[in-house]
Amino acid sequence: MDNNKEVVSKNFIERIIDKDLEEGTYTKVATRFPPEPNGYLHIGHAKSILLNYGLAKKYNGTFNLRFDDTNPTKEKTEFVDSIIKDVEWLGAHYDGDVKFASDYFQDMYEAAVKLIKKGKAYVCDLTPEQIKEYRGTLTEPGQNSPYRDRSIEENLDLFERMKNGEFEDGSKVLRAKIDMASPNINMRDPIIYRIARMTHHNTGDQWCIYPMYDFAHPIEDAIEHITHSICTLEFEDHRPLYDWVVRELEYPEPPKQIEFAKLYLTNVITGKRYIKRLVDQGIVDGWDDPRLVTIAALRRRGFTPESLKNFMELVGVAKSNSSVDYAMLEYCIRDDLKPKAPRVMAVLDPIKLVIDNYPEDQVEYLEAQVNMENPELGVKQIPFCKELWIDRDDFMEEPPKKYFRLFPGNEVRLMNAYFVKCVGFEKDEDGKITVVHCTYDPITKNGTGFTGRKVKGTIHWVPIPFAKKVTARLYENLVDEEKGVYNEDGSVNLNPNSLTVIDNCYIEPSIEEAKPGDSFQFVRNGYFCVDTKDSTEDHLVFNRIVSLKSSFKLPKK
RNA sequence: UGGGGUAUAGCCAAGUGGUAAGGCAUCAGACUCUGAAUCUGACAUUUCCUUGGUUCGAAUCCAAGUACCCCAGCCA
Repeated sequence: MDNNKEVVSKNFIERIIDKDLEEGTYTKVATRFPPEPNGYLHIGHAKSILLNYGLAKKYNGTFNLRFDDTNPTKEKTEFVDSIIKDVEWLGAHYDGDVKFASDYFQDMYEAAVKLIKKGKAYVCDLTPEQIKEYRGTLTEPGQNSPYRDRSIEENLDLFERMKNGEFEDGSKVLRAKIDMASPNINMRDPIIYRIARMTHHNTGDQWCIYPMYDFAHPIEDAIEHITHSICTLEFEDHRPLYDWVVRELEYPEPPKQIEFAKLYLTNVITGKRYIKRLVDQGIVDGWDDPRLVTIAALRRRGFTPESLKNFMELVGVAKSNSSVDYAMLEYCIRDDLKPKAPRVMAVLDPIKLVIDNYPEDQVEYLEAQVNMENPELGVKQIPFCKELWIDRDDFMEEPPKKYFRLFPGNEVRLMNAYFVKCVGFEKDEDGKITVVHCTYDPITKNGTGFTGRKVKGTIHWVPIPFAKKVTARLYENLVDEEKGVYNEDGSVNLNPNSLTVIDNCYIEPSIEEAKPGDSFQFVRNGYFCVDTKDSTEDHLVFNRIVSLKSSFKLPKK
């Protein structure tokens, strides 16, 4: 199918891998996705997951899912579960079991002992405030800790007693002995172990000392024989420390860290703390509110894993901070759903259309394709009768130029049915259109091959007696596009129209068997997904995933 | 002169000394039983952040600048 797919140029990471393979630095590729289980995953994580998984797949390598759970104060099993679910939903198949950094605590402890024995680590008694002072500033070097030159024996003893719980939380730390004058602050004798009496979600109360990220992460990678440890840009400064750890610990074939730019989307709130705030303040309806870009929300809204995968490929991987236009994501989901989603007629803002010359009690069933672009989806029968719902904007009393739809005297096609000609309309006392009257021409029936004349417009409709009433939710940007995403104080500029709920939406009866999670294209209105949370057996709630593009704009008055 | 990064179109992004890929968006036209989709075309050439330099030739190399991002958690 895709055999004429163009050759996509390689990204910089693939180039690095090619070189490593060619030079024999590594003989295979092993990647991993290492989230801390402290929250829900969002679209930015999806980039990392798909990148790491994609590279493993491309190079016939392996891909691990590993929880970086070295700080029990923030981590919860709840998040472990949701992360596993999201990774699997994205279709990133991890090799072997789910891994936990906490499963390696013993190895890390032994690694720390090894550093002490090499004279490369020491126990420091400075208080947090003192450590900060001794660290210096961005422009001034730090000073050596007075505990820096303790003997190896003393360090060994102290560290063991730290492990045994003989000291208060925070009273001592283990530090790597590197260089307090380094221009890179991460190298100024970084803390590698701290004391914290916390119950860990995985290891319980087995440990009261926990390794720090900078020490733990390279060890985790090395233990799992990861080759390319891919992380985001803000860790570039940590790379020298990463390399120091794997070097001092003398791992054969040590992993290497590679950094790439995070994904940002225009007019979208990424960033856990902002999302958390919206959830906590009840501004959104939970972590999976369809206006959010958490993976749970995207799934609920109706995005498909394929669309996200394709999106990430289009976006690419590079090292410059950038913000991708949300329109690109919309394009991807439309493109994916185009052949998959059944196309149904739906009326979001109904007005009545009466076909004056159609027999009062007659009902006929018209055959229509489920998806015109994909015959494999088959055909359906749609009932047709005298009274129909049509969309309010498909009729105008006084049409502007180039308006192709219904107006007095104009003929249009009712999709899948007949040509109808507008012969009149009714208004209420406010001047609002209530009913449009038409006549139909029987010889123009769908499927008869009628070519006698053509019409410019085709409108969609729903038979009133058979229409299924549902709720449709339309989403706009959560943030105010004009004002930008964030205020100076860090608050979010919310768009008050981010959610519109339409309760009297009518759909053709062919959606009878629709189940939560199913997606449809509502003709001319966009792609909708049956909500998995709020739909009930006798009432469906649809989330609009994305609207269709429209090149027709009513002239402004 | 703290260190580390990044600058190519409205937005992403290739390009690694041989004369600026591709996608999204936008605009025009064709077609159309969705004003969608599809198709065709347009869209960086006093041009690749700026200014100098090297070269037959520079987005690519050199020099000096400029702008933006990240770093001083016992977070990851």
